[in-house]
Amino acid sequence: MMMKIPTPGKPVRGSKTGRPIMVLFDLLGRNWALGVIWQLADGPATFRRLQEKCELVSPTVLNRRLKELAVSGLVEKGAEGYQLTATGAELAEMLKPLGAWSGQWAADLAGDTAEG
Amino acid sequence: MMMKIPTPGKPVRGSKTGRPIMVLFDLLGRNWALGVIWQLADGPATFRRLQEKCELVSPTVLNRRLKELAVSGLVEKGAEGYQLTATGAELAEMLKPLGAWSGQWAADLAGDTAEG
DNA sequence: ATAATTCGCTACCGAATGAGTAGCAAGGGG
DNA sequence: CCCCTTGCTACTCATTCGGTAGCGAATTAT
Repeated sequence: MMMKIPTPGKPVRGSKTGRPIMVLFDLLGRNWALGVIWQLADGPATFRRLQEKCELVSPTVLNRRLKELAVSGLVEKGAEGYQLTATGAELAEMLKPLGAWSGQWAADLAGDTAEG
Repeated sequence: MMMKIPTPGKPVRGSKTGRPIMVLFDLLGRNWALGVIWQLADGPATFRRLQEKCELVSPTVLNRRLKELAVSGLVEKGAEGYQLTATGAELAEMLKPLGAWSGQWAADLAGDTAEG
């Protein structure tokens, strides 16, 4: 089972330098990585519950993302299932503004295409 | 040439509901999408210049990302090459904190694994 | 004017990643 | 014991990625 997981300081998919920001972007730039963090910001969730919250993402992908996020220290397993670590919660906090922003973005985009 | 580009309001790769935040995450959850936005935050860049800034990402991928970001209204072509739109700049602004944070994250992670 | 270089971009192909279904081992309840 | 839920892996097939090669247009050099 080949599992390349982005780690700061060494080359990763798409980043030969290992610059932290690029490693982070590589980690987050995978399907459902951001979504999982977003959903876990609501609180801990079991595997299957998380699957439901992520629009029934396949267990394969969910499990891969969870493993990656775990070794990256953003997610951990607790009594109530998967949850964000303190570090992961910090990250989630920084993503919060995207929620409102995306709504506006979607509205603008819909308006533009409707008018164009 | 099949090019599925995330659009708010309709199902996309990984999101059946089309919720704006999920569409955004789908768009950003692609290789180098975040990286391109990050680099363009420094200012406009030509195609090849941008390629260099993104650690020599292949033109195929760069072009794909640019097209997606363009129809999503985050990037546009100007006199000086590619640049962020006003909307794109807003997004980039929200990503800024990740720069400093990722440095700390990388340091913590290195410390943990070194001790472990 | 011609040659050489640079630039933006596309075609192509092997390799990795994705989604999706099926299903198994472990634990709890009746 | 049987049945259900839970966490997760195996397998298959479609999509996407990464990289090289290279084309037409513009720019620079001679």
